[in-house]
Amino acid sequence: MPRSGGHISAAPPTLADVAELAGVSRQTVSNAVNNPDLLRADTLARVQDAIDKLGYQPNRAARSLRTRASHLIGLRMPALQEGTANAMMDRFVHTFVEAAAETGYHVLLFYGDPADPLDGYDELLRSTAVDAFVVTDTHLGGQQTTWLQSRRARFVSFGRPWTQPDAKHPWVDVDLAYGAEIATEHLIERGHSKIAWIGWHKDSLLGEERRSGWTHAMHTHGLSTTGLASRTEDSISSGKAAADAILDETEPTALVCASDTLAMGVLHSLFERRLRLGEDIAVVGFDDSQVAQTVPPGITSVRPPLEEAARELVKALEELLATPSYAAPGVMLKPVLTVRGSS
Amino acid sequence: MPRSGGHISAAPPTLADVAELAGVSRQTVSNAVNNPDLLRADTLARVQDAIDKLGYQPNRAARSLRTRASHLIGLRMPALQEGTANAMMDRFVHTFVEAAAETGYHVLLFYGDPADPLDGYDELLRSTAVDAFVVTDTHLGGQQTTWLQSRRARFVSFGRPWTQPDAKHPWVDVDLAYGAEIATEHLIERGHSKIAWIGWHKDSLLGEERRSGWTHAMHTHGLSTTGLASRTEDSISSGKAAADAILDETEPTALVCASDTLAMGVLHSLFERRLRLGEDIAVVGFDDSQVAQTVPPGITSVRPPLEEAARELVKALEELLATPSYAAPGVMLKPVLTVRGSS
DNA sequence: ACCATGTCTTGGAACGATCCAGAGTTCTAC
DNA sequence: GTAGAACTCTGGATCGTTCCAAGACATGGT
Repeated sequence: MPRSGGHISAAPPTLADVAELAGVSRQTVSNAVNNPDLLRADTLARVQDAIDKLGYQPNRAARSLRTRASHLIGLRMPALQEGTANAMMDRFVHTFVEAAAETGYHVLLFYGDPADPLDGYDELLRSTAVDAFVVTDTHLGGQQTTWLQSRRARFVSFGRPWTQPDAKHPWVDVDLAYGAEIATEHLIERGHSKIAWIGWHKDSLLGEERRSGWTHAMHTHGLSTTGLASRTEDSISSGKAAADAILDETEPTALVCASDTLAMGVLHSLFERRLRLGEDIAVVGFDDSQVAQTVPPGITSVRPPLEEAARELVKALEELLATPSYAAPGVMLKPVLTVRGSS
Repeated sequence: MPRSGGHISAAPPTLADVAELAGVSRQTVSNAVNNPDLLRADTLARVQDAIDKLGYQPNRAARSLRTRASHLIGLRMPALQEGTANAMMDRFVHTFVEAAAETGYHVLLFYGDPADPLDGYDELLRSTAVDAFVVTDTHLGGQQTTWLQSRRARFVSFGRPWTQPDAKHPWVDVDLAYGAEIATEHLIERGHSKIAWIGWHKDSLLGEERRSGWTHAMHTHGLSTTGLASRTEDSISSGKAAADAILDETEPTALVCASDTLAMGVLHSLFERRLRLGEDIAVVGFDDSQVAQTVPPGITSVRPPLEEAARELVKALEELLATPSYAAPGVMLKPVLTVRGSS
């Protein structure tokens, strides 16, 4: 039995329905949608009318089956970290979804076991559910990118290929060594000279990167870094412990922290010592999290340009999907310093 | 030309490839995947072997085309609010993606113009891209749900149908009047009697709801609420202004805030007055945001059970998709109070 | 009038899965 | 030993779209 009506029935209208209403063939309707220039103006108008009248929209599954493109980008849900100030990834997801929408792509969020960095990718890849992936935690090692490459999957990464300098996939990253540098110079300008660093362990690539910015700024201005650096875990309690130790020993007048989480740890230490943030001591954090934005009197923080990063990634994705052999140069973006009451 | 190899070629293997390798028909392979009990044990084993050998995974587009089910749940990206402590939706997205994954559903994140609450839904609906939606901001009015209902779309909502008490779609919400009540009672237990309320404007349904919990707790314990309530916008600056006013006028010893954002506004006021949070004055917030978790000495906050909410929603979705006429009763969950240094 | 040229349109095949109806096989019971 | 049921398995049709190759039509030059 042929489909009845189309605009009356509950089932969505199909190409054939539109074709019938407009008095043309299916292919002509398809052309009206995908290659309008192939049609004569009056035919196009007639078909367009029928499309509007029926509220026709191509069926995604059918189109996807034929063209082998889903117009979906896979993004693995970053692990949620309670008790920290790390929300950069959430902001990134937001801006990325928005940027992707502008070019007709939607984002497929999927979940993967946090213990296994590869979990979840395989299924989507094999079922051809997504056209490409966005990989985020490249600083944890090249496992994901290496594996994806071996499976010939298309992907871009937010984060440089730390451990594989010759990787060929497009990537976008933020120069956070530079971020630490401008943070430190901002404090120097404000008259500080004993500026401490509270960062992560030596084996953290991200941590060493950021630290180098602080070191560089200090040395450039002829300031000593001796006894002013400490390295610890990325948690509030260890940030507090590190601040306690360094405040007792070296008495710095300002602190640069590798993350807003560590900065919050410092705040806990100050709270206990009844020191006033921004008056008795200056603090600068990283990531410009909601916490940095809202804590009184506001924490000066290095803000990564996530909107720009998202746009660059989408641009790279488009190129990559258009020309499979596309090898983009990596893009390094510069963060800006958002100055608030803490400095 | 027939597909060559399958396990050698770059193209993913198909049902036919598996069938050929296992020496059975396509349908048998399909049954092995979807209805294993229909097969004889030895046949199943043979097919399973072939599937493993080829790394076969059903093509999502093809399956979706035939079964009219995409196994995707649409979720419109909640608007990002900078400069506030509102990150509940991010936590919700996290837990929802995780809960959905357990039942084989993935989440399709899409973007919609913040000015138009309906933007984005239509396209996905018409192209049959998703099986159902999760709607989140029901307190902004019933526009979305009414429209979806009129289009016969399947959906569940996180948030009760505020303006349509007779709505029939499944929903899950958190009883935040109760939240305000336990927050207030917690402060009463701690010995406070002059407990102020800093909330939202009268036309905010959510705001009045929460306020009623405070009023109820106060009256139950024979405490007066006169001059202790203020209503304002959900922003840090208005929270600060409200706190300034009420601290000057009524001198309460504790404050209950309708959101963590307002609580942060209060903190700004305290900071200026050099009052110590948790010692000179107690503050309780709402949502248990990262900010509440990390600010020294920690803000006591009403924590919505988002994990449970996500699970309930996924359960409702499953029922809804299994039986289209399914009309679930709404589910109201109780929040818990996370006690920290601020009280 | 004829054919070459280009534009516009057409019906059939294909993408890879599931649904359906029926064929082949095995098992049970009389 | 055979009918009948129960269990396995098969081939063809189908979902809605795009690709393909070729047909229909108008236009212009000889």
